[in-house]
Amino acid sequence: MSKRTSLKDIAKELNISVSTVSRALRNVGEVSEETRRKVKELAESWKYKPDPLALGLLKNKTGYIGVILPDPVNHYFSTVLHGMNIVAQENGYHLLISYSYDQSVNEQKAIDDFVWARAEGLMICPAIDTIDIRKYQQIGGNGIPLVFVERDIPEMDVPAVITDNYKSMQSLMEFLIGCGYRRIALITNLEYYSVGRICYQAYTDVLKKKRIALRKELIIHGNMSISTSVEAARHLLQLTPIPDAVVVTDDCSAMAVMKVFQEEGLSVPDDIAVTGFNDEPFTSYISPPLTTVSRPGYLMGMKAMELLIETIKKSKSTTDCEKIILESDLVIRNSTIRSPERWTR
Amino acid sequence: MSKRTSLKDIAKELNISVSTVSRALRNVGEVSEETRRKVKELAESWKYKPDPLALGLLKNKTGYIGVILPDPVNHYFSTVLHGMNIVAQENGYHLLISYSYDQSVNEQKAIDDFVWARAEGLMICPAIDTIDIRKYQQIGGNGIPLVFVERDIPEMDVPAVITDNYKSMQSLMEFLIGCGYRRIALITNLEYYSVGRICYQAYTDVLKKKRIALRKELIIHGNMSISTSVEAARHLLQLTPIPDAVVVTDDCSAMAVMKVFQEEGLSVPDDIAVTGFNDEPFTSYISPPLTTVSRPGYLMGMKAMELLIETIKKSKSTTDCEKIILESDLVIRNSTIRSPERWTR
DNA sequence: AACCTTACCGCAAAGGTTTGCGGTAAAATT
DNA sequence: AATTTTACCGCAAACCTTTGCGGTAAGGTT
Repeated sequence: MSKRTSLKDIAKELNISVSTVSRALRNVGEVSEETRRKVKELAESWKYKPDPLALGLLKNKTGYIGVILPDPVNHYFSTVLHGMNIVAQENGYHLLISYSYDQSVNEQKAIDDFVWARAEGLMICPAIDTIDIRKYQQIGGNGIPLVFVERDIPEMDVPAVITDNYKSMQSLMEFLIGCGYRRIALITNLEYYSVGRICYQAYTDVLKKKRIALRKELIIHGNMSISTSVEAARHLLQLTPIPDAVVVTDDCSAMAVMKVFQEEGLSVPDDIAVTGFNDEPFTSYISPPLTTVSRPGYLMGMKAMELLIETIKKSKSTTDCEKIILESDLVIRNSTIRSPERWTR
Repeated sequence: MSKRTSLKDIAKELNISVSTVSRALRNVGEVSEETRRKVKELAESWKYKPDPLALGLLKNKTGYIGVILPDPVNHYFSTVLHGMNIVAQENGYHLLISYSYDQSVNEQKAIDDFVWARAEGLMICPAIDTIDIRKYQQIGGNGIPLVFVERDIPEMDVPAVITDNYKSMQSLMEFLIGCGYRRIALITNLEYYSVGRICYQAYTDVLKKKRIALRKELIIHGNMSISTSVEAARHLLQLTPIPDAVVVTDDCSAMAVMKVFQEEGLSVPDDIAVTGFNDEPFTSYISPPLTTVSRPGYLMGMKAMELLIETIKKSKSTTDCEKIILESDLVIRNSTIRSPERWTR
């Protein structure tokens, strides 16, 4: 049960004052060479390190960055966290982590706790059901830098790092239409702060541009869990005619949807095409390989953390309010490549 | 930039001492009803909350639990983290997280930092290359409870929550042999603190028991990355005859291995069977669905956190040293179910 | 001999909380 | 009227560090 050694311990041992020890160790103030040497030697051998709590109290700095993500069990968010962790570690910060499980109430609690614990910065992916936006302002009010990641709230003056989901979805839709697909269904999360919301926008915009009628029955809102997506897929099969393509804004759900179709005896993509979102590792391994949108989660986490730490360091909360938009790529695989002769059916 | 309100602020406003305010708020000591009421009202309206840093300094408690995992981008570890988070949250603890990336040096750094930051407990999945075990003892030396998760170090007197990997691997091997497979290859991580090490043990033990010769060329060590596993798979195809089954101790790698075989024109499982480990969600969706071992990551995280918090609360570091072993299940799917007539080939 | 530099070093406050102990007034007792 | 009790409350230390300011010697200057 080795007690931690404090300045006081060293001071007592050397019969000098605490302040002298402090100055000696930090090479500031006027301390004789003799004393400085002795202090440093003793500190070394006793493995003195300043107490982070005392330092935090004094300087109002803790070295902690609070991270709030919607879900721990999500490959994409994991890559984001990975990127954040690498950069934080490089800069000597530690990560306090909390998960909102996409519920605003949890997020609010985490924010309060982190602010109160003097986190030096907050990195948040807003919960999908967020309606009260003031909580984010309150953070700024406490002088704590905040960065949004993955989900932005445009009307807020907060830096954010996101991907160009609108553009990606646009490309995807144009690609599908270019292939010849016309009855394109959409399974997505329509809640406001969600990838799905933006995808929905792009979906309708492209259809309009291409003069394809928007059919409500082809749009299904879901929370992107496997079970609800399976249900959605079954629902789509009730329609006559069934869709010729289904865009799902999540890889896992897309995988499950595809399986429903296959179990019903349909061929993907010859009877019905399917696409996903995120390009998770398995997508190229399932059968058929999934057409999806590859997004740079790792890079996003890094960029966001760099932005946050930069803001912390210049500590001006300068409200530059950079909104960094990273590019994502359409990855075309066999789940949408229909053999030409099958178009005649 | 709203300043946080302290006891001093309330005391000054009410013209009483700080200690009285403190006592009034905590319902201890002797304070007149009148004063207590006024203090509480003001504290309420000024939203007073005790400062965690000051409290930490005083009580040597921070409400933080340090978690060190090998890898953020791993579905299984994510489910473990999820379990830990749920229980920690319920008990009012916050999670400080760090990733070793399976390198002991990172782990050591994280341990030092967390201990120094007065984390109240540590939850560690030891880095795979751990050789110096003293670092864990040092934690106990500082009076901080420690729990191992997912990977145990049996010779250490530290509580641990793990799964019965030996038994699972035993079942898997016996199942395969029962099916008729005889040239069973193994792609695994043979480093000491790894699932793979234990699987290797079970592998050899079962072969011995079943009087099947152990062939060195069928055992390939790898770090369970997709690229090295692909390489391993290619290597296995050089052998004559090729194995009739390949056990891979990771689902992602198994998926990649399977793809190599299929691209080489082999049928899984008719030409060669493949199995994985962990039962990640995609395993039932790939083609053929993967036989694998389902492990309760979420439960493991919960149990481990419960154990840790319990130890913290009784604060005796009683060295009960419980080693909790959770059961896992063999999940048999088509990647090992060979049609009877194919056994004749 | 009286004064000023110089070179060190310590005090105390600040950051915020808890807590043992001592103190003071009013009320109760003898 | 003198003493004890009761009911409150404040001081100061403790946890640990930094830092402005004041203080004390020794040595040098006039």
